[in-house]
Amino acid sequence: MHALSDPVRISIVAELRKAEEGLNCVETTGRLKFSMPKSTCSQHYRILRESGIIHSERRGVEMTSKVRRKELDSRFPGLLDAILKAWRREHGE
Amino acid sequence: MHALSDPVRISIVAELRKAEEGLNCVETTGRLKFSMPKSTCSQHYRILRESGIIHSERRGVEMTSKVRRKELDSRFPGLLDAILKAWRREHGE
DNA sequence: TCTATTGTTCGGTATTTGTGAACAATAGAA
DNA sequence: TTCTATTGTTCACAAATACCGAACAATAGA
Repeated sequence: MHALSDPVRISIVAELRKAEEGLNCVETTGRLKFSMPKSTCSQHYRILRESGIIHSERRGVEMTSKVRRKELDSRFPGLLDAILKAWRREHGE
Repeated sequence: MHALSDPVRISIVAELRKAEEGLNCVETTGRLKFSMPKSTCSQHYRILRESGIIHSERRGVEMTSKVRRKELDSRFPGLLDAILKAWRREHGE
């Protein structure tokens, strides 16, 4: 819950869900409306990773991350969808 | 989201949902597994109130609070239920 | 080996949160 | 009324957390 409560992190998760093949930090930063240094981006990814929301995998020089949809849905059915739905309702799109 | 991400506040909301007639700070503190000073409790209630999750009303010397179920469900359908369900799954009961 | 690119770690700073003490508000008894 | 007990809020400071730049690590390609 703490991991998903931060506005930056929920934005990241929303972008990751739209990208089938996953995203890395630089790509993510480019798609968000606000910018942030890469160290901050790295921290947010670490929190998302350690809380089990995303899975990251090294591909050459970059780290590609994806949302762990199956694991999340089986453990907390409907939770991520409800949160993302609420977030979209507040933040347009 | 921020209001509901704190473990103390989600516990308070869970207790409020169980109590039909609402609860005040002192009663709430007594029902939770951990204790906290009343100033802290007051702050958490304020955050829940300002984020629109609860409604508080003075009854004599005490402030009785209730979850705004209808308003929340119409604005964010299923959100509170999903979050509370996930919380219970993690924190027993 | 050298360079470019991506991401992590570390340390200091800034922001946020928790807490005790003082204060405000109300009710009831003296 | 005045005094006391109870509940909750506000304020200021301490503690915890988050942000960010700089240095470092890892990988790929020239």
